[in-house]
Amino acid sequence: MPIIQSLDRALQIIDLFDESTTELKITEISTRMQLHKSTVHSLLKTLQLHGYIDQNEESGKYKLGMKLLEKGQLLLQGMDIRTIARKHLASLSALTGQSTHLVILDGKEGVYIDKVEGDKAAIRYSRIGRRVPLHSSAVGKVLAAFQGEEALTKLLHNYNYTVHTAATIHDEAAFVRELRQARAEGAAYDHEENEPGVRCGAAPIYDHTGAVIAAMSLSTLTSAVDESQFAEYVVLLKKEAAAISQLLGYRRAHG
Amino acid sequence: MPIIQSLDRALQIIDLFDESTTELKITEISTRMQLHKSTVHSLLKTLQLHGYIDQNEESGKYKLGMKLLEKGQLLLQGMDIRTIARKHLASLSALTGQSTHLVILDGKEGVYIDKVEGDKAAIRYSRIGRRVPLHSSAVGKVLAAFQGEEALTKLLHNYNYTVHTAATIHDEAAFVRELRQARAEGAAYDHEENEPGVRCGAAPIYDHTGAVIAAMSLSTLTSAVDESQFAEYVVLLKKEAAAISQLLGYRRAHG
DNA sequence: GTATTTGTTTTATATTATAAAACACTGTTT
DNA sequence: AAACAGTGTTTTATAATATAAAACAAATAC
Repeated sequence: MPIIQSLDRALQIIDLFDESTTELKITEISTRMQLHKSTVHSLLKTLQLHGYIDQNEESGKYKLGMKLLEKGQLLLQGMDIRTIARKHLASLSALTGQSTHLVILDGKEGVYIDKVEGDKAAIRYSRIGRRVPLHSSAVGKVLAAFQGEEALTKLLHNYNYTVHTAATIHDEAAFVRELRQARAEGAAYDHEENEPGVRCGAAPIYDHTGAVIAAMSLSTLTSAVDESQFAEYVVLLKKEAAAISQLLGYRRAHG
Repeated sequence: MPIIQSLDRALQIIDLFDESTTELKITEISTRMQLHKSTVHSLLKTLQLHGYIDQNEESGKYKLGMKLLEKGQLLLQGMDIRTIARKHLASLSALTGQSTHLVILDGKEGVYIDKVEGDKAAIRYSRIGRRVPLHSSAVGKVLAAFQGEEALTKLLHNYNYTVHTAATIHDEAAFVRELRQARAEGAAYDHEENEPGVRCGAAPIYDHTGAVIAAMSLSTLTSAVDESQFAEYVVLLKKEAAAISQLLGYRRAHG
Protein backbone atom coordinates (compact mmCIF):
# COMPACT_ATOMS: atom_id res chain seq x y z
CA MET A 1 0.00 0.00 0.00
CA PRO A 2 1.56 3.24 -1.17
CA ILE A 3 1.46 6.02 1.41
CA ILE A 4 1.34 9.59 0.18
CA GLN A 5 4.17 11.27 2.02
CA SER A 6 2.89 14.82 1.98
CA LEU A 7 -0.57 13.83 3.17
CA ASP A 8 0.87 11.58 5.82
CA ARG A 9 3.04 14.41 7.10
CA ALA A 10 0.14 16.85 7.09
CA LEU A 11 -1.94 14.51 9.22
CA GLN A 12 1.00 14.02 11.55
CA ILE A 13 1.16 17.77 11.96
CA ILE A 14 -2.49 17.86 12.98
CA ASP A 15 -1.69 15.26 15.63
CA LEU A 16 0.87 17.60 17.14
CA PHE A 17 -2.01 19.73 18.37
CA ASP A 18 -3.01 17.53 21.27
CA GLU A 19 -5.18 20.04 23.05
CA SER A 20 -7.72 22.48 21.77
CA THR A 21 -5.75 25.39 23.14
CA THR A 22 -2.37 24.41 21.75
CA GLU A 23 -0.91 26.93 19.38
CA LEU A 24 2.31 26.06 17.59
CA LYS A 25 4.90 28.17 15.85
CA ILE A 26 5.89 27.02 12.39
CA THR A 27 9.47 26.65 13.52
CA GLU A 28 8.46 24.44 16.41
CA ILE A 29 6.44 22.26 14.06
CA SER A 30 9.36 21.97 11.67
CA THR A 31 11.79 20.94 14.39
CA ARG A 32 9.37 18.42 15.89
CA MET A 33 8.58 16.99 12.48
CA GLN A 34 12.22 17.16 11.37
CA LEU A 35 11.14 19.00 8.25
CA HIS A 36 12.23 22.29 6.76
CA LYS A 37 9.93 25.11 7.63
CA SER A 38 9.14 25.92 4.02
CA THR A 39 7.81 22.39 3.62
CA VAL A 40 5.74 22.75 6.74
CA HIS A 41 4.53 26.11 5.52
CA SER A 42 3.14 24.66 2.31
CA LEU A 43 1.39 21.89 4.20
CA LEU A 44 -0.07 24.30 6.74
CA LYS A 45 -1.35 26.69 4.09
CA THR A 46 -3.11 23.86 2.29
CA LEU A 47 -4.64 22.63 5.53
CA GLN A 48 -5.66 26.20 6.30
CA LEU A 49 -7.32 26.54 2.91
CA HIS A 50 -9.71 23.78 3.93
CA GLY A 51 -10.23 25.03 7.47
CA TYR A 52 -8.38 22.25 9.26
CA ILE A 53 -5.84 24.72 10.54
CA ASP A 54 -6.32 28.31 11.65
CA GLN A 55 -3.74 30.98 12.12
CA ASN A 56 -3.63 33.49 14.93
CA GLU A 57 -3.51 36.75 12.98
CA GLU A 58 -1.37 38.59 15.52
CA SER A 59 1.13 36.02 16.69
CA GLY A 60 1.25 34.07 13.43
CA LYS A 61 0.93 30.86 15.40
CA TYR A 62 -1.11 27.99 14.06
CA LYS A 63 -3.92 26.08 15.71
CA LEU A 64 -6.62 23.57 14.83
CA GLY A 65 -9.44 24.84 12.60
CA MET A 66 -13.20 24.65 12.89
CA LYS A 67 -13.55 22.22 10.00
CA LEU A 68 -12.61 19.41 12.35
CA LEU A 69 -15.46 20.40 14.61
CA GLU A 70 -17.93 20.56 11.75
CA LYS A 71 -16.94 17.21 10.32
CA GLY A 72 -16.89 15.66 13.76
CA GLN A 73 -20.41 16.80 14.56
CA LEU A 74 -21.53 15.63 11.14
CA LEU A 75 -20.13 12.22 11.88
CA LEU A 76 -21.74 12.09 15.29
CA GLN A 77 -25.21 12.62 13.88
CA GLY A 78 -25.41 9.48 11.82
CA MET A 79 -23.86 7.20 14.39
CA ASP A 80 -25.22 5.03 17.16
CA ILE A 81 -23.57 4.17 20.47
CA ARG A 82 -22.50 0.80 19.24
CA THR A 83 -20.42 2.17 16.38
CA ILE A 84 -18.80 4.70 18.62
CA ALA A 85 -18.15 2.25 21.44
CA ARG A 86 -16.83 -0.58 19.29
CA LYS A 87 -13.16 0.31 19.16
CA HIS A 88 -13.13 1.03 22.87
CA LEU A 89 -14.58 -2.35 23.68
CA ALA A 90 -11.96 -3.86 21.40
CA SER A 91 -9.06 -2.00 22.95
CA LEU A 92 -10.15 -2.85 26.48
CA SER A 93 -10.39 -6.49 25.49
CA ALA A 94 -6.98 -6.31 23.87
CA LEU A 95 -5.42 -4.71 26.95
CA THR A 96 -6.92 -7.10 29.48
CA GLY A 97 -7.50 -10.23 27.45
CA GLN A 98 -11.00 -10.35 28.95
CA SER A 99 -14.40 -10.07 27.29
CA THR A 100 -16.19 -6.72 27.23
CA HIS A 101 -19.84 -5.91 26.72
CA LEU A 102 -22.09 -3.01 25.86
CA VAL A 103 -25.54 -3.04 27.42
CA ILE A 104 -28.58 -0.78 27.27
CA LEU A 105 -31.68 -0.62 29.42
CA ASP A 106 -34.93 -2.02 28.06
CA GLY A 107 -37.85 -2.09 30.46
CA LYS A 108 -36.70 -3.77 33.66
CA GLU A 109 -33.81 -5.59 32.05
CA GLY A 110 -30.52 -4.92 30.33
CA VAL A 111 -29.91 -5.95 26.72
CA TYR A 112 -26.48 -6.79 25.34
CA ILE A 113 -26.02 -4.84 22.13
CA ASP A 114 -22.35 -5.59 21.54
CA LYS A 115 -19.44 -7.62 22.84
CA VAL A 116 -15.79 -8.26 22.12
CA GLU A 117 -14.20 -11.46 23.32
CA GLY A 118 -10.80 -11.40 24.97
CA ASP A 119 -8.22 -14.02 24.03
CA LYS A 120 -7.80 -15.06 27.67
CA ALA A 121 -11.54 -15.30 28.16
CA ALA A 122 -12.74 -18.82 28.84
CA ILE A 123 -16.44 -18.05 28.57
CA ARG A 124 -17.39 -18.09 24.92
CA TYR A 125 -21.03 -17.74 24.10
CA SER A 126 -22.61 -14.90 22.24
CA ARG A 127 -24.51 -12.55 24.49
CA ILE A 128 -25.63 -10.02 21.89
CA GLY A 129 -29.38 -9.64 22.09
CA ARG A 130 -29.51 -11.57 25.33
CA ARG A 131 -31.20 -10.05 28.35
CA VAL A 132 -29.71 -9.71 31.78
CA PRO A 133 -31.35 -8.94 35.16
CA LEU A 134 -30.63 -5.56 36.71
CA HIS A 135 -30.16 -6.75 40.28
CA SER A 136 -27.63 -9.49 39.61
CA SER A 137 -25.34 -7.90 37.04
CA ALA A 138 -22.76 -5.14 37.10
CA VAL A 139 -24.20 -3.54 33.96
CA GLY A 140 -27.73 -3.77 35.37
CA LYS A 141 -26.70 -2.02 38.55
CA VAL A 142 -25.08 0.78 36.56
CA LEU A 143 -28.11 1.22 34.32
CA ALA A 144 -30.46 1.32 37.31
CA ALA A 145 -28.20 3.48 39.46
CA PHE A 146 -28.06 6.35 37.01
CA GLN A 147 -31.75 6.59 36.21
CA GLY A 148 -33.73 9.55 37.51
CA GLU A 149 -35.61 9.11 40.77
CA GLU A 150 -38.98 8.69 39.10
CA ALA A 151 -37.73 6.16 36.59
CA LEU A 152 -35.98 4.24 39.34
CA THR A 153 -39.11 4.15 41.49
CA LYS A 154 -41.01 2.71 38.56
CA LEU A 155 -38.30 0.14 38.00
CA LEU A 156 -38.28 -1.01 41.61
CA HIS A 157 -42.07 -1.22 41.79
CA ASN A 158 -42.99 -4.92 41.65
CA TYR A 159 -39.42 -5.80 40.71
CA ASN A 160 -38.76 -9.53 40.72
CA TYR A 161 -35.50 -10.41 42.51
CA THR A 162 -34.81 -13.80 40.90
CA VAL A 163 -32.03 -15.65 42.71
CA HIS A 164 -29.30 -17.02 40.46
CA THR A 165 -26.46 -17.85 42.82
CA ALA A 166 -25.78 -17.87 46.54
CA ALA A 167 -24.51 -14.29 46.26
CA THR A 168 -27.51 -12.84 44.39
CA ILE A 169 -28.98 -9.73 46.00
CA HIS A 170 -32.66 -10.50 46.53
CA ASP A 171 -34.18 -7.61 48.46
CA GLU A 172 -34.83 -3.98 47.63
CA ALA A 173 -32.96 -2.55 50.62
CA ALA A 174 -29.72 -4.27 49.64
CA PHE A 175 -30.23 -3.38 45.96
CA VAL A 176 -30.80 0.30 46.72
CA ARG A 177 -27.68 0.31 48.90
CA GLU A 178 -25.77 -1.20 45.98
CA LEU A 179 -27.05 1.48 43.61
CA ARG A 180 -26.01 4.28 45.94
CA GLN A 181 -22.54 2.75 46.08
CA ALA A 182 -22.45 2.54 42.27
CA ARG A 183 -23.35 6.22 41.92
CA ALA A 184 -20.68 7.21 44.43
CA GLU A 185 -17.96 5.16 42.79
CA GLY A 186 -18.92 5.58 39.15
CA ALA A 187 -18.86 1.82 38.71
CA ALA A 188 -20.74 -1.30 39.79
CA TYR A 189 -19.76 -4.90 40.34
CA ASP A 190 -21.15 -8.40 40.21
CA HIS A 191 -19.34 -10.85 42.50
CA GLU A 192 -20.64 -14.17 41.19
CA GLU A 193 -24.17 -12.89 41.68
CA ASN A 194 -25.40 -13.89 38.25
CA GLU A 195 -23.21 -16.88 37.40
CA PRO A 196 -20.99 -18.92 39.69
CA GLY A 197 -17.31 -18.23 39.15
CA VAL A 198 -17.88 -15.06 37.09
CA ARG A 199 -17.01 -11.60 38.34
CA CYS A 200 -17.81 -8.42 36.37
CA GLY A 201 -17.25 -4.70 36.60
CA ALA A 202 -19.32 -2.08 34.76
CA ALA A 203 -19.13 1.66 34.14
CA PRO A 204 -21.72 4.15 32.85
CA ILE A 205 -21.70 5.78 29.42
CA TYR A 206 -23.16 9.29 29.28
CA ASP A 207 -24.58 11.06 26.24
CA HIS A 208 -24.42 14.76 25.46
CA THR A 209 -27.37 15.59 27.69
CA GLY A 210 -25.67 14.01 30.69
CA ALA A 211 -27.98 11.00 30.74
CA VAL A 212 -26.59 7.47 31.13
CA ILE A 213 -27.60 5.61 27.99
CA ALA A 214 -25.51 2.48 28.24
CA ALA A 215 -23.17 0.50 30.43
CA MET A 216 -19.86 -1.05 29.50
CA SER A 217 -18.61 -4.11 31.30
CA LEU A 218 -15.67 -6.43 31.69
CA SER A 219 -16.20 -10.09 32.63
CA THR A 220 -13.62 -12.26 34.38
CA LEU A 221 -13.36 -15.69 35.91
CA THR A 222 -12.85 -15.19 39.63
CA SER A 223 -10.35 -18.04 39.62
CA ALA A 224 -8.27 -16.51 36.82
CA VAL A 225 -8.00 -12.86 37.86
CA ASP A 226 -6.95 -11.86 41.38
CA GLU A 227 -8.25 -8.85 43.33
CA SER A 228 -5.49 -6.39 42.52
CA GLN A 229 -5.48 -7.21 38.82
CA PHE A 230 -9.25 -6.91 38.69
CA ALA A 231 -8.95 -3.48 40.29
CA GLU A 232 -6.50 -2.43 37.58
CA TYR A 233 -8.88 -3.66 34.92
CA VAL A 234 -11.68 -1.57 36.41
CA VAL A 235 -9.50 1.54 36.16
CA LEU A 236 -9.04 0.84 32.45
CA LEU A 237 -12.74 0.12 32.05
CA LYS A 238 -13.72 3.44 33.58
CA LYS A 239 -11.22 5.21 31.37
CA GLU A 240 -12.63 3.67 28.19
CA ALA A 241 -16.22 4.35 29.24
CA ALA A 242 -15.29 7.97 29.88
CA ALA A 243 -13.68 8.18 26.44
CA ILE A 244 -16.89 6.97 24.81
CA SER A 245 -18.93 9.49 26.80
CA GLN A 246 -16.64 12.23 25.63
CA LEU A 247 -17.09 11.20 22.01
CA LEU A 248 -20.83 11.39 22.55
CA GLY A 249 -20.44 15.01 23.57
CA TYR A 250 -20.59 14.55 27.33
CA ARG A 251 -18.78 17.06 29.46
CA ARG A 252 -18.57 16.86 33.22
CA ALA A 253 -20.09 20.27 33.97
CA HIS A 254 -23.84 20.00 34.34
CA GLY A 255 -26.17 22.35 36.14
CA MET B 1 1.39 30.38 -1.64
CA PRO B 2 2.16 26.92 -2.91
CA ILE B 3 -0.66 24.44 -2.47
CA ILE B 4 0.20 20.78 -2.02
CA GLN B 5 -1.86 19.04 -4.65
CA SER B 6 -2.13 15.63 -3.02
CA LEU B 7 -3.11 17.07 0.35
CA ASP B 8 -5.59 19.43 -1.27
CA ARG B 9 -7.18 16.54 -3.15
CA ALA B 10 -7.33 14.39 -0.03
CA LEU B 11 -9.18 17.13 1.85
CA GLN B 12 -11.51 17.58 -1.10
CA ILE B 13 -12.30 13.90 -0.88
CA ILE B 14 -13.25 14.27 2.78
CA ASP B 15 -15.60 17.06 1.74
CA LEU B 16 -17.44 14.67 -0.55
CA PHE B 17 -18.87 13.03 2.55
CA ASP B 18 -21.80 15.05 3.86
CA GLU B 19 -25.14 14.48 5.59
CA SER B 20 -26.64 12.63 2.65
CA THR B 21 -23.60 10.68 1.45
CA THR B 22 -22.07 8.80 4.33
CA GLU B 23 -20.47 6.03 2.28
CA LEU B 24 -18.76 6.22 -1.09
CA LYS B 25 -17.30 3.67 -3.49
CA ILE B 26 -13.77 4.33 -4.62
CA THR B 27 -14.92 4.47 -8.24
CA GLU B 28 -17.54 7.06 -7.42
CA ILE B 29 -14.94 9.17 -5.65
CA SER B 30 -12.60 8.93 -8.63
CA THR B 31 -15.27 9.99 -11.11
CA ARG B 32 -16.47 12.86 -8.94
CA MET B 33 -12.90 14.01 -8.34
CA GLN B 34 -11.90 13.37 -11.97
CA LEU B 35 -8.95 11.34 -10.75
CA HIS B 36 -7.82 7.83 -11.52
CA LYS B 37 -8.90 5.34 -8.95
CA SER B 38 -5.36 4.27 -8.15
CA THR B 39 -4.59 7.84 -7.18
CA VAL B 40 -7.68 7.99 -5.03
CA HIS B 41 -6.76 4.67 -3.52
CA SER B 42 -3.40 5.91 -2.32
CA LEU B 43 -4.97 9.00 -0.81
CA LEU B 44 -7.69 7.01 0.91
CA LYS B 45 -5.25 4.52 2.37
CA THR B 46 -3.15 7.29 3.82
CA LEU B 47 -6.21 8.97 5.30
CA GLN B 48 -7.31 5.62 6.65
CA LEU B 49 -3.92 5.11 8.28
CA HIS B 50 -4.62 8.16 10.41
CA GLY B 51 -8.25 7.32 11.09
CA TYR B 52 -9.78 10.09 9.01
CA ILE B 53 -11.36 7.52 6.73
CA ASP B 54 -12.81 4.13 7.58
CA GLN B 55 -13.63 1.32 5.25
CA ASN B 56 -16.68 -0.89 5.42
CA GLU B 57 -15.09 -4.33 5.59
CA GLU B 58 -17.85 -6.09 3.68
CA SER B 59 -18.84 -3.66 0.96
CA GLY B 60 -15.41 -2.08 0.59
CA LYS B 61 -17.04 1.33 0.66
CA TYR B 62 -15.31 4.22 2.38
CA LYS B 63 -16.68 6.52 5.07
CA LEU B 64 -15.43 9.17 7.46
CA GLY B 65 -13.31 7.94 10.35
CA MET B 66 -13.53 8.45 14.08
CA LYS B 67 -10.45 10.64 14.19
CA LEU B 68 -12.56 13.54 12.96
CA LEU B 69 -14.92 13.01 15.87
CA GLU B 70 -12.08 12.83 18.37
CA LYS B 71 -10.39 15.94 17.07
CA GLY B 72 -13.69 17.76 16.86
CA GLN B 73 -14.64 16.99 20.43
CA LEU B 74 -11.15 17.94 21.55
CA LEU B 75 -11.51 21.26 19.82
CA LEU B 76 -14.90 21.89 21.33
CA GLN B 77 -13.70 21.52 24.91
CA GLY B 78 -11.47 24.54 25.16
CA MET B 79 -13.62 26.91 23.15
CA ASP B 80 -16.11 29.53 24.12
CA ILE B 81 -19.28 30.53 22.28
CA ARG B 82 -17.70 33.60 20.84
CA THR B 83 -14.95 31.73 19.03
CA ILE B 84 -17.42 29.23 17.66
CA ALA B 85 -19.96 31.86 16.65
CA ARG B 86 -17.53 34.29 15.05
CA LYS B 87 -17.45 32.96 11.51
CA HIS B 88 -21.22 32.60 11.47
CA LEU B 89 -21.72 36.20 12.51
CA ALA B 90 -19.27 37.13 9.78
CA SER B 91 -20.97 35.10 7.08
CA LEU B 92 -24.41 36.41 7.99
CA SER B 93 -23.08 39.95 7.82
CA ALA B 94 -21.45 39.19 4.49
CA LEU B 95 -24.65 37.73 3.07
CA THR B 96 -26.94 40.50 4.22
CA GLY B 97 -24.66 43.48 4.47
CA GLN B 98 -26.17 44.14 7.90
CA SER B 99 -24.58 44.11 11.35
CA THR B 100 -24.85 41.00 13.51
CA HIS B 101 -24.47 40.59 17.25
CA LEU B 102 -23.90 37.92 19.84
CA VAL B 103 -25.48 38.51 23.23
CA ILE B 104 -25.56 36.62 26.52
CA LEU B 105 -27.75 37.04 29.57
CA ASP B 106 -26.28 38.68 32.65
CA GLY B 107 -28.67 39.33 35.49
CA LYS B 108 -31.69 41.17 34.12
CA GLU B 109 -29.91 42.48 31.05
CA GLY B 110 -28.24 41.25 27.90
CA VAL B 111 -24.54 41.86 27.24
CA TYR B 112 -23.05 42.15 23.75
CA ILE B 113 -20.04 39.85 23.61
CA ASP B 114 -19.35 40.09 19.90
CA LYS B 115 -20.45 41.87 16.75
CA VAL B 116 -19.63 42.01 13.06
CA GLU B 117 -20.51 45.11 11.09
CA GLY B 118 -22.11 44.81 7.68
CA ASP B 119 -20.90 46.99 4.84
CA LYS B 120 -24.41 48.31 4.23
CA ALA B 121 -24.93 49.04 7.90
CA ALA B 122 -25.29 52.72 8.70
CA ILE B 123 -25.14 52.35 12.46
CA ARG B 124 -21.52 52.17 13.48
CA TYR B 125 -20.78 52.16 17.14
CA SER B 126 -19.23 49.35 19.04
CA ARG B 127 -21.70 47.49 21.15
CA ILE B 128 -19.35 44.88 22.61
CA GLY B 129 -19.59 44.95 26.37
CA ARG B 130 -22.63 47.22 26.22
CA ARG B 131 -25.79 46.22 28.01
CA VAL B 132 -29.22 46.03 26.48
CA PRO B 133 -32.67 45.77 28.13
CA LEU B 134 -34.52 42.48 27.80
CA HIS B 135 -37.96 43.95 27.12
CA SER B 136 -37.00 46.28 24.30
CA SER B 137 -34.57 44.20 22.25
CA ALA B 138 -34.88 41.17 20.03
CA VAL B 139 -31.95 39.46 21.71
CA GLY B 140 -33.33 40.24 25.15
CA LYS B 141 -36.65 38.68 24.27
CA VAL B 142 -34.94 35.54 23.04
CA LEU B 143 -32.78 35.26 26.15
CA ALA B 144 -35.78 35.73 28.42
CA ALA B 145 -38.11 33.52 26.41
CA PHE B 146 -35.92 30.44 26.64
CA GLN B 147 -35.21 30.58 30.36
CA GLY B 148 -36.77 28.01 32.63
CA GLU B 149 -40.01 28.99 34.39
CA GLU B 150 -38.35 29.64 37.72
CA ALA B 151 -35.58 31.74 36.23
CA LEU B 152 -38.11 33.70 34.20
CA THR B 153 -40.28 34.37 37.26
CA LYS B 154 -37.23 35.73 39.04
CA LEU B 155 -36.41 37.90 36.04
CA LEU B 156 -39.88 39.37 35.83
CA HIS B 157 -40.06 40.05 39.57
CA ASN B 158 -39.59 43.80 40.05
CA TYR B 159 -38.55 44.16 36.41
CA ASN B 160 -38.18 47.74 35.31
CA TYR B 161 -39.85 48.42 31.94
CA THR B 162 -37.94 51.51 30.89
CA VAL B 163 -39.54 53.20 27.87
CA HIS B 164 -37.14 54.03 25.03
CA THR B 165 -39.41 54.72 22.08
CA ALA B 166 -43.11 55.00 21.33
CA ALA B 167 -43.15 51.27 20.49
CA THR B 168 -41.45 50.03 23.66
CA ILE B 169 -43.35 47.30 25.47
CA HIS B 170 -43.84 48.53 29.02
CA ASP B 171 -46.04 46.06 30.83
CA GLU B 172 -45.57 42.47 31.92
CA ALA B 173 -48.67 41.11 30.18
CA ALA B 174 -47.50 42.32 26.78
CA PHE B 175 -43.95 41.17 27.45
CA VAL B 176 -45.05 37.65 28.45
CA ARG B 177 -47.19 37.48 25.31
CA GLU B 178 -44.13 38.46 23.29
CA LEU B 179 -42.03 35.76 24.94
CA ARG B 180 -44.62 33.09 24.19
CA GLN B 181 -44.56 34.19 20.56
CA ALA B 182 -40.76 34.01 20.52
CA ARG B 183 -40.76 30.46 21.85
CA ALA B 184 -43.33 29.40 19.28
CA GLU B 185 -41.47 30.94 16.37
CA GLY B 186 -37.90 30.30 17.44
CA ALA B 187 -37.12 33.97 16.93
CA ALA B 188 -37.90 37.39 18.41
CA TYR B 189 -38.11 40.89 16.99
CA ASP B 190 -37.64 44.49 17.98
CA HIS B 191 -39.67 46.92 15.85
CA GLU B 192 -38.08 50.20 16.78
CA GLU B 193 -38.71 49.43 20.41
CA ASN B 194 -35.21 50.22 21.58
CA GLU B 195 -34.07 52.84 19.06
CA PRO B 196 -36.14 54.81 16.59
CA GLY B 197 -35.63 53.62 13.02
CA VAL B 198 -33.88 50.39 14.00
CA ARG B 199 -35.45 46.98 13.53
CA CYS B 200 -33.81 43.76 14.73
CA GLY B 201 -34.38 40.02 14.62
CA ALA B 202 -32.82 37.51 17.02
CA ALA B 203 -32.56 33.73 17.29
CA PRO B 204 -31.52 31.46 20.16
CA ILE B 205 -28.27 29.52 20.42
CA TYR B 206 -28.47 26.21 22.29
CA ASP B 207 -25.62 24.37 23.96
CA HIS B 208 -25.20 20.62 24.24
CA THR B 209 -27.50 20.35 27.25
CA GLY B 210 -30.33 22.00 25.31
CA ALA B 211 -30.13 25.25 27.24
CA VAL B 212 -30.19 28.61 25.45
CA ILE B 213 -26.90 30.26 26.30
CA ALA B 214 -26.82 33.13 23.84
CA ALA B 215 -28.81 35.02 21.24
CA MET B 216 -27.69 36.06 17.78
CA SER B 217 -29.17 39.10 16.15
CA LEU B 218 -29.32 41.09 12.94
CA SER B 219 -29.90 44.85 13.00
CA THR B 220 -31.42 46.84 10.16
CA LEU B 221 -32.60 50.34 9.47
CA THR B 222 -36.36 50.15 8.95
CA SER B 223 -36.04 52.65 6.13
CA ALA B 224 -33.36 50.64 4.30
CA VAL B 225 -34.77 47.11 4.45
CA ASP B 226 -38.35 46.31 3.46
CA GLU B 227 -40.59 43.68 5.05
CA SER B 228 -39.98 40.84 2.61
CA GLN B 229 -36.23 41.31 2.59
CA PHE B 230 -36.18 41.46 6.37
CA ALA B 231 -38.09 38.17 6.45
CA GLU B 232 -35.46 36.60 4.19
CA TYR B 233 -32.72 37.85 6.47
CA VAL B 234 -34.43 36.24 9.45
CA VAL B 235 -34.45 32.89 7.67
CA LEU B 236 -30.69 33.18 7.21
CA LEU B 237 -30.27 34.30 10.79
CA LYS B 238 -32.12 31.28 12.13
CA LYS B 239 -30.05 29.02 9.91
CA GLU B 240 -26.76 30.42 11.19
CA ALA B 241 -27.90 30.28 14.81
CA ALA B 242 -28.88 26.65 14.30
CA ALA B 243 -25.47 25.94 12.82
CA ILE B 244 -23.75 27.37 15.90
CA SER B 245 -26.00 25.31 18.17
CA GLN B 246 -25.07 22.22 16.25
CA LEU B 247 -21.39 22.95 16.65
CA LEU B 248 -21.96 23.27 20.38
CA GLY B 249 -23.29 19.73 20.37
CA TYR B 250 -26.99 20.55 20.39
CA ARG B 251 -29.31 18.06 18.76
CA ARG B 252 -33.04 18.58 18.48
CA ALA B 253 -34.12 15.44 20.32
CA HIS B 254 -34.53 16.19 24.02
CA GLY B 255 -36.54 14.24 26.57
C1' DG C 1 -20.28 -19.05 -18.33
C1' DT C 2 -19.06 -14.86 -20.01
C1' DA C 3 -18.93 -10.06 -18.96
C1' DT C 4 -18.88 -6.26 -16.04
C1' DT C 5 -18.47 -4.82 -11.66
C1' DT C 6 -15.76 -4.07 -7.50
C1' DG C 7 -11.04 -2.75 -4.90
C1' DT C 8 -6.04 -3.52 -5.22
C1' DT C 9 -1.16 -3.80 -6.89
C1' DT C 10 2.46 -2.81 -9.93
C1' DT C 11 5.30 0.12 -12.86
C1' DA C 12 7.17 4.01 -15.84
C1' DT C 13 7.00 8.77 -16.37
C1' DA C 14 7.25 13.60 -15.40
C1' DT C 15 4.82 16.20 -12.50
C1' DT C 16 5.16 17.95 -8.05
C1' DA C 17 6.81 18.13 -3.34
C1' DT C 18 10.80 19.29 -1.28
C1' DA C 19 14.41 22.02 1.17
C1' DA C 20 18.07 25.59 0.61
C1' DA C 21 18.58 30.18 0.46
C1' DA C 22 17.09 34.73 0.28
C1' DC C 23 13.50 37.83 2.04
C1' DA C 24 10.73 40.92 4.94
C1' DC C 25 9.55 41.89 9.24
C1' DT C 26 9.53 42.33 14.52
C1' DG C 27 11.59 42.70 18.75
C1' DT C 28 15.69 42.36 21.49
C1' DT C 29 20.32 43.06 22.70
C1' DT C 30 24.25 45.21 22.46
C1' DA D 1 21.42 53.47 17.00
C1' DA D 2 22.92 49.33 14.95
C1' DA D 3 23.61 44.67 14.77
C1' DC D 4 21.33 40.48 15.95
C1' DA D 5 18.14 36.73 16.67
C1' DG D 6 13.83 35.68 16.26
C1' DT D 7 9.39 35.35 13.54
C1' DG D 8 6.63 33.74 8.96
C1' DT D 9 6.96 33.95 3.91
C1' DT D 10 8.57 33.59 -0.99
C1' DT D 11 11.43 31.96 -4.50
C1' DT D 12 14.06 28.49 -6.96
C1' DA D 13 16.61 24.14 -8.49
C1' DT D 14 16.64 19.48 -7.93
C1' DA D 15 15.19 14.85 -7.55
C1' DA D 16 12.21 12.49 -5.07
C1' DT D 17 7.49 11.38 -5.19
C1' DA D 18 2.73 11.45 -6.69
C1' DT D 19 0.46 10.14 -10.53
C1' DA D 20 -2.24 7.35 -13.86
C1' DA D 21 -2.04 3.42 -17.16
C1' DA D 22 -2.36 -1.18 -17.21
C1' DA D 23 -2.56 -5.58 -15.25
C1' DC D 24 -4.66 -8.13 -11.35
C1' DA D 25 -7.85 -10.51 -8.30
C1' DA D 26 -12.33 -11.34 -6.83
C1' DA D 27 -16.92 -10.74 -6.54
C1' DT D 28 -21.42 -9.77 -8.70
C1' DA D 29 -24.48 -9.49 -12.71
C1' DC D 30 -26.34 -11.08 -16.77
